[in-house]
Amino acid sequence: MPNIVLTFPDGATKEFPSGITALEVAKSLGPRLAAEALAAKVDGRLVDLSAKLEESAPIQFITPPSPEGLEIYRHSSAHLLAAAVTDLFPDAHPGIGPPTETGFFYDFYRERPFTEDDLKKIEARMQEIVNADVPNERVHLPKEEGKKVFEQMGEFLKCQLIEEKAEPVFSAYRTGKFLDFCRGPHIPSMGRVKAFKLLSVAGAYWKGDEHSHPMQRIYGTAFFSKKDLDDFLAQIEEAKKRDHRRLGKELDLFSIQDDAGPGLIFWHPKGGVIRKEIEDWLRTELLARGYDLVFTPHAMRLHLWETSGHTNFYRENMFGAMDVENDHYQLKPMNCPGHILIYKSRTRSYRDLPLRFAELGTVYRYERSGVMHGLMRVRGFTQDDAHIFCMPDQLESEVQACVEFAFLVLKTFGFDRYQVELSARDPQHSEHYAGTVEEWNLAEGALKNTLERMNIPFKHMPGEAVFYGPKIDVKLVDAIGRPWQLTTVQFDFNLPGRFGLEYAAADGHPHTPVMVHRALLGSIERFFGVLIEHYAGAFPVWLAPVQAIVLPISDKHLGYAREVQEELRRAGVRVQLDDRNEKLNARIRDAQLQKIPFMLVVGEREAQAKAVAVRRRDTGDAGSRPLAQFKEEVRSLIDTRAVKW
RNA sequence: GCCGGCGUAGCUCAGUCGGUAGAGCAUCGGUUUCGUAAACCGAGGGUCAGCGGUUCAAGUCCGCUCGCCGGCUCCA
Repeated sequence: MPNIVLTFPDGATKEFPSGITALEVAKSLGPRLAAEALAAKVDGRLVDLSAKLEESAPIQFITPPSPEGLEIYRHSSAHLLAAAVTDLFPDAHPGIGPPTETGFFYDFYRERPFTEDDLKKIEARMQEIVNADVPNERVHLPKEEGKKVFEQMGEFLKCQLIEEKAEPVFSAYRTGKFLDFCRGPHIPSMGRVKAFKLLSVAGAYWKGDEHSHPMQRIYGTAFFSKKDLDDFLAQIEEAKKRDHRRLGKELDLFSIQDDAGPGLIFWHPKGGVIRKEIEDWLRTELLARGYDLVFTPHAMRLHLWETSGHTNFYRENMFGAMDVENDHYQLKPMNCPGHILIYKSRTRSYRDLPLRFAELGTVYRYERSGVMHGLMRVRGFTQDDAHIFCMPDQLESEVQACVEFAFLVLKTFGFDRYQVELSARDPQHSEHYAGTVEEWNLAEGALKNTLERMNIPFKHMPGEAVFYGPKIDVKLVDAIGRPWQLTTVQFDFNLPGRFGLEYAAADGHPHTPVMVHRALLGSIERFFGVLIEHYAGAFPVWLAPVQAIVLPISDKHLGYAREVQEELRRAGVRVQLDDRNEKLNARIRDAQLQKIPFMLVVGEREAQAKAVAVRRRDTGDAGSRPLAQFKEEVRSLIDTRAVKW
């Protein structure tokens, strides 16, 4: 039998007899590697340890700390789940079961739903399979014959998958009695699964199609060690504590009221202050960047939305039209048509361009009842919207300015986790898109060039563009790891044409301008939600609804306490006085729970020295200092919009 | 919209087998005047989400509606 040569990641090479398994190779390198390895990567392909190696190739072993290893491990954990479920519930038919960012799930078709109790039983059965170290065996089946095997087992969903996806000879994995149509690879045996937990049951649709079978999805997670699992579970608990819906109530920032309707936000005074600070900052920056501030009506004639194409392309997201004097009016789901009407209100010259119309525009969109989520997904929200009307050769610099602006937003509000995506058209289906190929090439090129020139890593998302143009999206990642889209910069090849927009060019002829639609914060509501979770309610001083609170030791010191409050108030600090008949400790506790940045304890000593004893919400007692000095300190934190101090 | 869970005082929650409503915090009144995370005493507060049904009797059982939560689908 001929020998093969395997090349290891460090460049070393070694000869082995052809047909040796990856596991045997691992063993030859060391028992520890053999015990730890989960799979192997041969010639760039992930394979099982049981794979027979018959050709010379580079080889690498996948071991626990690696992300690839974790993915395989969790995929196998999903099989572990399915093996337990099919064992306990013969009426449950497995669908698909992939690993996810944070764990895995498996979808089952079953008449009766799974209960919390069922989850416990399933977990126990999973543990038994782990304890028995049941092997994961890869088998190869010819398509028709293999399909029959699954048919005999009654697994009609698997048959459907095989029909659609299987190669002429496909692979399947056997774990005890459970057989799954699966590409693999998998860990050699279930004894390798060290720490797992089932988290929840939820509804899903077969293949994500809401007209298809309803499925029951069991979510779980798996880690290489008990400690990692415990850390993850603790992190979920932590995330719950900073859930903006909970903090919104605790800190009295906003509410959603049954009497008013779902998805409609009431900004309470404390949330209102934060919104005002955000908006003030934003307007200052907009003006500094050559934007004009405009305001447009909330409801406009329906025919306007017919012209814009919204009644065709956006109908399912719009509230129903209202009847007004034999006409129909539409609550606006977007601000663009309004801005376009301002553009159209007079003739425009190339000398006017670019025109940048910005509006904190409140829009209303119909969202299906199950999708609302606190501030993150609502039916009425305010976009920090703007439409830039420009000439084609101004595109790149305008886009760059938008992206720079977006990054200033991130920096100003202290965000560090984000993802940038460039959504382009699907070149296979140019019929799905408005505009010419030249326009698209120009626009996509402008977006791509801008990101590259700015050295911003981004994900290319072909086919994700909207029908009227490509876009750049910036997503922020919240406390529970969910990404939320905020910034969007998109081209629009549709509306300028539909509305017949023109400008007089240098050649004296009318030309159609290019339109850029952009929102940086996206929606003020969603942005606020992300902000709350990001800071867990402990806002930077410039945003904190109450920046300092004066706590007199007893009411003998009320007079001085009022002086302190008055002086700080005159300096523009949002300062409260807690003169309640409560012990100092109790008032400190309440101030801490309200996450007020500074507590100013004043008693005899402070009154004598015109001082305040400062307690910071994060590090506690910070000692006494002259009131004038403290005033300077807070002022500077506010003026510099310090995120950390 | 779909699947599942849930809805009791302003908030967080208890309420057994169907027998007529309870705690802590908050609020209000009083006492206490206090040096860095909860003083003490007392009082008020409920259409048990809404509507209908079963029953001698419903917070509890059944149906419908509304809303919330976890997902799916769709999105800023």
